[in-house]
Amino acid sequence: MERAEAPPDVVIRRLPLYARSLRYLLDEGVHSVSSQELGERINVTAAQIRKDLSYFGEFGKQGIGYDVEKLLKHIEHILGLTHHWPVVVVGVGYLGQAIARYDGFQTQGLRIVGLFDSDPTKIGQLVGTLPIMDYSRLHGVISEHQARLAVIAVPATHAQTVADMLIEAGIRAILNYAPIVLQTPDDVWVRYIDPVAVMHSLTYYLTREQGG
Amino acid sequence: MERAEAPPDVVIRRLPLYARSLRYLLDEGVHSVSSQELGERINVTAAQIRKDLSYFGEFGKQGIGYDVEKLLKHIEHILGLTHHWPVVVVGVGYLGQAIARYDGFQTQGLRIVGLFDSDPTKIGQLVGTLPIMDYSRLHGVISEHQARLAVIAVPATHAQTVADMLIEAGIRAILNYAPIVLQTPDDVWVRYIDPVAVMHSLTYYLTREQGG
DNA sequence: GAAACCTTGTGCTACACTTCACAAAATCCT
DNA sequence: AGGATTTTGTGAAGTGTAGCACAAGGTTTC
Repeated sequence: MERAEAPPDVVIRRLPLYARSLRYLLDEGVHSVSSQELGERINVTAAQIRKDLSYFGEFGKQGIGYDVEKLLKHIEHILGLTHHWPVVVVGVGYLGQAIARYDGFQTQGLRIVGLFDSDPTKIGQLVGTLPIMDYSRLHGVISEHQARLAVIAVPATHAQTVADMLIEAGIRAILNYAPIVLQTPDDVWVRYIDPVAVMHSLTYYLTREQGG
Repeated sequence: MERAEAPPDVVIRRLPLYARSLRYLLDEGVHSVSSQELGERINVTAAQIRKDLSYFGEFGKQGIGYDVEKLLKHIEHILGLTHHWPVVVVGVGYLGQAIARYDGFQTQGLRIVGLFDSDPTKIGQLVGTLPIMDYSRLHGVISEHQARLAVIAVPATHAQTVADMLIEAGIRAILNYAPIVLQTPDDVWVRYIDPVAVMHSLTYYLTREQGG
């Protein structure tokens, strides 16, 4: 076993995909799965799945494969999904609303505990059951719920300021939808979702396919 | 120069970030930038930027750096952003609407030419200036506009069916927001945006920070 | 105009990740 | 019961990516 070395980040990013696929299998009533079968569903090689899992232990049976439910439980435990994580969302435009209303967030171990916006006309409005709040309440809500996770869905011009506030208030990991790279301390995790950048990487390949 | 080898995909994915940063610099009135300065803005090493660009040519001046406007033009040309790309969006829930209304899409070389949904009660409704259409019109709109790019924002249960229809209709690159891995032919590009998976990779690290 | 300075482009090295391939262990089949 | 079959976990090999470090070429300064 390789427990001595910390698993690389690429491995950590794949674990949620494994977990999701296992959930689908469970819903389908499948009880056992091989790395081969699992891999075909998510376009990952069997060897990679086995190697990834080997960072955390031995979960399979030779000749058989993996017990779907058990492996799922293991991965969820590894990811810390044994309890719900409080999350605050800053920026309640169309995107922020889509996030706040998305079921997948609420049902997969993430509980949105606060919605914030700088627009005074929005304050107090309800999105589902949650009211939109003023930035002045950020610190209070974050410490009350001990939230460490935040989503930024404000315009690029405000994202850095918002990030600074969040970190000041105790946030330690940020999912940033704003099209800008945030400057943050080393002990804060930041991930980006940037659909336009993704689309632009696709236009690169499409350009070449057509003989451009 | 290394033009003989095709640039790796990681490099292609970074190009849009360089482009965006250069646009911001241009807005700020900066005319010249070194790989060092550019790198600090987007948390990439100077060497990596230079190496990435070297796949496509020599755009800088020794002792000086890069002309912001020229380099931006070059990168946009490489990415194929010299014209607007028609895009269809399938699934007009909260997320699809957020995408359709997002300015960044329309202003950065992407033009949404069709919105589609399976819900009969939505058909005909306008999102901005675009009407929501029935799937029966997918093929027509895609060939009329020669669209090759699509965004999938439907529930996971329908995503594969939608992908099949899109590919059948001529789509060659898909940005998929549905939490499922799509099975597609080798000549179709698929990229994923999966906020829940990203959040789950973050909970992994947060779990460990607290001495878990 | 020459010395000091700056920054690119790139060969080379180092590191990281993926895949291969096989012993070990479990089941299936007759 | 034992041989055939399946599939895991993992060292070792292979591949791909990032960073170093420096020659080359340009600018600034006096």
